[in-house]
This record gives sequence, C-alpha cells and structure tokens, in this order.
Amino acid sequence: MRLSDTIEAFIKEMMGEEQQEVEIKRNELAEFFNCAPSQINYVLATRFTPDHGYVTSSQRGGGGYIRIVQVRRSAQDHLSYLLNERIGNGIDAQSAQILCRQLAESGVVSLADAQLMAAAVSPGAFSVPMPEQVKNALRAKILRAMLLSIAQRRGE
Amino acid sequence: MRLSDTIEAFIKEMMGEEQQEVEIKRNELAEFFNCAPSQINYVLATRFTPDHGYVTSSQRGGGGYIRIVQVRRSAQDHLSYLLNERIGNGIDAQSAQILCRQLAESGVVSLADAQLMAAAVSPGAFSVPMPEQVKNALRAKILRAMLLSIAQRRGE
DNA sequence: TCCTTTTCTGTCTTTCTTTGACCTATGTGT
DNA sequence: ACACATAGGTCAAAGAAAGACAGAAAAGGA
Repeated sequence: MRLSDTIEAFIKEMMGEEQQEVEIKRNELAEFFNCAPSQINYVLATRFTPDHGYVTSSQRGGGGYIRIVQVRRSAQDHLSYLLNERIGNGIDAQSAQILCRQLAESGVVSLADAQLMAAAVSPGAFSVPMPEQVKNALRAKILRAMLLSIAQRRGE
Repeated sequence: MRLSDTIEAFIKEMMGEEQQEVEIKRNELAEFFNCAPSQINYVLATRFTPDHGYVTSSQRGGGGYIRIVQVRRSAQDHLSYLLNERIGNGIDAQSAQILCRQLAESGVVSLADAQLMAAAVSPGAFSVPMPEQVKNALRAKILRAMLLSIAQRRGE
C-alpha cells in the first residue's frame, strides 16, 4: 500500500463519524510515518480538497497546526452545487472522476451510478482527437445531463 | 509453449473460481517471467479483452498495479455483440437512444442505468460544435465505456 | 521458400509518489 | 522593536510504476 494511502486512511480514521473535523501537526505526523513533512501536504492536496469534500486551514509558527474539516451537504445541495457552481462550462477528466467518486462516498448516488458516470467521462471514453478545451466543455454537458437525469429520477 | 500462453495461464490460475478479480504488478510479473514489461501488455491486449470476457484497469506511478476483472458469464454474451456489432466505432444519436431503450426493455440493464446512458449520449449533452462523425465516434466510446463499467460490476 | 501473422523487445512518454531545499508566517523572550 | 525558534508552504527534481508504439524475431501457411 502506498504511503499516501496509509496517511489518508489514518486521517480519515481520526475523523470519526461525529467529529467531522480533525487537527494535525504536520511535523509530528511526518515523524510518525517517517516521511518528509511535505508528504503530508501532498496527501492533503490530492485527497482532501474541496472536490473531495474537505476544507483545510492552517496556522504556522509555534503551536501551529493543520485543521481538516469535512463538509456535509444534503443530497439536494450537493447536486445543485455541482450543477450550478462546480461544473461550469468545462471540466477536466480528473476533476470529473473525483466528483463522481465523491458523490458516491457522500451517499448522494449509488456506487454503481457513480462508476457509470465516471466511465462516461473517463479519459478512455474521450480518447478521440480533439482539443482539450472542447473535451472539457463536452464533459461538462454530459456530466450535467446525467446529474439532471438522476435529480429527475429522485423527484418522481 | 509460448511465453504469452504461459503468462495467460498464470493469470487465469491466480484468478480462482471464487476470486474473479486479480491484481498484478506489471514489473514484478515481467521479472518473474524474465521478459519485457510490455510483454504483459501484449498478453492483456490479446487474451484479456472484453471479447474474452475481461475488463482491465490500472494505476501508474509508485505502487501502481493492473487489475483484471472477469465479466459475469451472463453479461459476457451480450457484451461482445453490443460492442462489436451494435456500437462499433460510431453510432448516431438516434440509434444510441433506441439502443438504450432496448437494453432496458430486454432487461439487460436496469432502467436507471439505461436512463443514465441515454442522458450521457443525448443530443442535448452533445450540443457542441463539432463534426457529426466525431460525435458518433465519441458516442460509441462513451457507450462502450459505460457498458464495460456495468459488465464489470460483480457482487455488490 | 516467401509472405503473413503472431509474439517479443526496446525506447520513449505519461502519471503518480516521495524527497529535499528553500521560503514565509507566527510566537517568544529580550 | 529585534532576534530566534518553531512551525507550516511551495516547488522542483528524483523515483517508481504503467502505457504506447515501432520494429525485430519467430512461427505458420501457401
């Protein structure tokens, strides 16, 4: 298992069901896992971003810390956030994958739905020669169409 | 016996009766068989395709892997036909919609899946300026990816 | 034999992870 | 205020895989 995955799991473990918030000491954690302190930043940057459903803040200097807060939204809010704010006129493949995964993890859609959506906007599905910008625009439209389909299904 | 056949047999051996899913390390396997790593790709490309009833995915970088999932027997029958005959490397919007509907009506996929697929390849989702031919190719790839995703589902 | 298909290797590319060097902010004691 | 210690931040380079693809080698077939 990759170190980053281990650290990710460790942090998520710290953050129990009730406590949707956790505070860590970068250096301590790095010491504990025997890695460079910036490794912690890497984990945060790749696994605890707003797209992943987390917001982080920190304080430097003596007694410094990093606080990680998990944002919880209702299914409705989550969907409308994605539709109206997050997915604009374009979205890259990787972000799309993350958003799909997050939808499943937050319980907004089933894992099967999430995987289906992720497949539809995966790099493989888009492996046709055209400018990245056009791909992003199309991905956004397709993602939106699928999310609307789900939202509609919900309202019946 | 050819090396490729040996590797094929080895992988199928790993994937026992119950365990219809296996994860390999490309470099390790190549090392074990004393061959070029790309030989593994050759084996996968020629013997573990959807037509053969397998779907693969992978992760690059440190701690990377290749995962091979065996498609359910019942799903495999439809899959080859859909991928090769019905979809091919291009499909227009209307045919795609009809296909989705038929898949749901014949019970090959759930209604929810069909609706999601239909939404993904709907004219609305594709309302972006580009040649019809490219759209058809893309629609085919997207449908293909989604069908593979469905076929890949095992015991969840 | 000669041609075609299949198998195999090598090289270059892309992606993800890990480390390290240097930078900036904050707290504390003088 | 100033200096120093104690944090965390940034970024680039190195490392660790897997992917793509062209071309060599081997196997089959006519």
